[in-house]
Amino acid sequence: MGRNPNTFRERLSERLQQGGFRFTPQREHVYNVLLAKRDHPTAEEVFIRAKHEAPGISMATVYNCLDALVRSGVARQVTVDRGATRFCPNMHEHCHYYCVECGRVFDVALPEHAPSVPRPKGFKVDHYEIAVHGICAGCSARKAAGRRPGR
Amino acid sequence: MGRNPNTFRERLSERLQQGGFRFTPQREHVYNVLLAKRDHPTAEEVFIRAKHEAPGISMATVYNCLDALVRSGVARQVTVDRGATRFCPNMHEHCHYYCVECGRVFDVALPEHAPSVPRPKGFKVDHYEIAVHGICAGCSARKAAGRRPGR
DNA sequence: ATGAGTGCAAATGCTTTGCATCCTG
DNA sequence: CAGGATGCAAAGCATTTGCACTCAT
Repeated sequence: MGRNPNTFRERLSERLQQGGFRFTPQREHVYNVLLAKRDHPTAEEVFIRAKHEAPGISMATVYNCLDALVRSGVARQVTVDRGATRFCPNMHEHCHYYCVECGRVFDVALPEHAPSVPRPKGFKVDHYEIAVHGICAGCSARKAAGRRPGR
Repeated sequence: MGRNPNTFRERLSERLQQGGFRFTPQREHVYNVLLAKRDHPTAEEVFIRAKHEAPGISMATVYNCLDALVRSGVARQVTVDRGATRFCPNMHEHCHYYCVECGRVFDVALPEHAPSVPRPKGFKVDHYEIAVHGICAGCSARKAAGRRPGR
């Protein structure tokens, strides 16, 4: 936190270039939207938030930017269910806990010496995603109290 | 293999009823399609195969049947990418290896004493899915030989 | 006989695409 | 200043829904 903004921009610019993409204000802005609130927004949610600062941005551009960020290795796609794809700027090894009650997604770091996934002979692993479905603490409590689900 | 067909049907019928669903010829047939070729077909692929034996079946019914089978605990949904959902009748604990080159999905059993996923306090885990992306042995070989991807 | 299940077609939702214009490298 | 990026609108899949009819219980 409190990192020098210039260094920050340069780092993103560098990653984009390494991925074969140009550095544009839209891409920077979409990335900042992701970082601002790490709640795994969908493309549409990113679009809505991005419009606050960049009213002219379009949905197509948001998709384009998110794709560039993912391909540049600074964000991940999260597919926990059949709904819209969510995005996550957390590049550390972690898995996603999806609450089927409220729809929220939580990051959970994998244990330090986690044995990771099996590596079958011949299969070249690029990356993997662990999605855990269930009911979060808040929703369990709400259900026990007979209240309606939040959100 | 070679299980008594009557016992087999009864077992499916029982599972459906436990899930609150009725036993119908379409559901039985869709289930048999899944079992026949365990290649993780999409709903559309199931539809095409199902039509061979049941020409009158509709896409909506295939979706309905697959949903009933999943909810009854005899099949799983597999979401490895943004494309169509795939279905899998293998209910043993395993993860999915997705080849981004040929699109095939392989089941890999989890090691016997795998420590499973973290169970954060308060989160009630229902089920989880591990999707590994990479390039399968066949495609690696093909690429090394400079040939075009199969399938 | 009652309501779940089926089949058809139309609708919905998420994402991609075509194209003219703009701007980064 | 050339080719990638943007913005708009239209198109493209995968999946869902509404409705009349059929069938399992």
